[in-house]
Amino acid sequence: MANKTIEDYLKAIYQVDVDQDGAGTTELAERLGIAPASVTGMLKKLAAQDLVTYTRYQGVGLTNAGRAIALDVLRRHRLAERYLADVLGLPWDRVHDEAEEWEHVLSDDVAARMDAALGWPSTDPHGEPIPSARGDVPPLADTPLARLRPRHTARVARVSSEDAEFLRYLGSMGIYPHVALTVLTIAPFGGPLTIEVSGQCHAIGQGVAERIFVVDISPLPAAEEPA
Amino acid sequence: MANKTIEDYLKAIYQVDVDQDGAGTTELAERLGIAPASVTGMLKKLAAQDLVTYTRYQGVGLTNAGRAIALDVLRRHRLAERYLADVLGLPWDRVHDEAEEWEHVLSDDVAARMDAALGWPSTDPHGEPIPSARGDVPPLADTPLARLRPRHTARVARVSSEDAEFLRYLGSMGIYPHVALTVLTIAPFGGPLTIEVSGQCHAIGQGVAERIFVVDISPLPAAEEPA
DNA sequence: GATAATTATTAGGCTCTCCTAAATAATTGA
DNA sequence: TCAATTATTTAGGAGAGCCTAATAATTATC
Ligand SMILES: [Mn+2]
Ligand SMILES: [Mn+2]
Ligand SMILES: [Mn+2]
Ligand SMILES: [Mn+2]
Repeated sequence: MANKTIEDYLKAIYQVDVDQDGAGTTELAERLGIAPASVTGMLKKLAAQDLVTYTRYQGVGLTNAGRAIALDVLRRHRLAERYLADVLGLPWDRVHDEAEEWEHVLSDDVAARMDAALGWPSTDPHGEPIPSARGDVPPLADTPLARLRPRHTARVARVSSEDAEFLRYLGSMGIYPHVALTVLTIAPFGGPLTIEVSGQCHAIGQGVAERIFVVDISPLPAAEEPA
Repeated sequence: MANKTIEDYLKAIYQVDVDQDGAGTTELAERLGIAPASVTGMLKKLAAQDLVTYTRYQGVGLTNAGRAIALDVLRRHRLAERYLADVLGLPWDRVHDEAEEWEHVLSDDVAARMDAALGWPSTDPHGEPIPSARGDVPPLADTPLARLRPRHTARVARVSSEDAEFLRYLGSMGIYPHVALTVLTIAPFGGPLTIEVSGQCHAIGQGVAERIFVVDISPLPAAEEPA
């Protein structure tokens, strides 16, 4: 298996070009907390090992070998998070930092045993899908809460953040995966949304609503909304 | 917390001068799989950080700070082993290698949660004592099987080895902590012992018997053995 | 389409941890 | 006691992974 540094690079590259197409040096550098110059050097090294396709000034992409490792790391990371949350009772805002280390340390066998002990979960505590041991990632079928229309009710599918404070904020409103919520109003010009979560109303910013992904479960209307 | 390299050095120093008094450069080098010259260099560094007392050609010892770290690493290692064995069902010959990595990765809180989830165990799967979070190690009250007299029955307390093949060999005879066994004969001149374990007899070498630590549970004789 | 701003790369260096080979100290034993 | 052996240290060096400062390529702006 690759070493910790390489695993973190490949995972970061994967994640950057999942949520914005194309991974730039600076973006990677920020995500990894490393100077851009250092990233350039490492990308050359990864390219030499055929884990990445890299052309100067053009950005990086994963090769199949690189993607396989990235997904494997992601799998371990999310399994570890699930494990820490479900078995050891760690709150969801603390599992990420721990898993960031565990992901480099779990053997295949241990990961498989954890998977089984958990009943082969499909997502981590934040709702992110856990890649299979074969490297399959179930396609996502969710939309940002920010795109939901007023009066629609949805179930939280996942929360796209690793920021502990942010997660605690959501937790304080009772927002977790599987929880149902209803959009009451959306202020114009990027203004806040008011939502109802388990009987309580809250106003949240657009930025927050962009990071909460939901699945609409509103009863189908008799006809489309009138135009 | 110290880094992985330093943690492994301190743990090795601790273990070397637990089971042979005084830690020599070469001994440490072997245990760590590193050239003696490299160990010398690192010892100077550890001494500069006051983790170790070191005088050229004299060997090393731990300072209180160094011992505290060593015991903490040992605690995590053994808790991890117990966890891997009890919760994930990993066989006792495979837990060591995994724990060798886990020990550097577990946070205080996670270690404490594992400890609680396991019911505050006092030993690892090999019978080695788990230091407390405060750094207390219960004193050992066991003797090598090799020192037991014929016709005495004893309970296995611990097995002092990290060698997987050796552990599997013991397992094949049913030798694990808590198991009772009886010494039948001891051949002279460092010859083999015959022992009975759960109804089965086995002949084992002196070397093997030196690594199995037991507590005598023979019924007290009416008088001392006649001289 | 020239210039300015942004983004990325190269150049040169640093720290860590390890190595081998050579030198020196300590120990052993004849 | 002195020579041989063994243990340990010093010297010199390598590779990983990171950094800052300087330079080059790309992209945006007028
Ligand atoms: Mn990581
Ligand atoms: Mn997660
Ligand atoms: Mn270790
Ligand atoms: Mn053990």
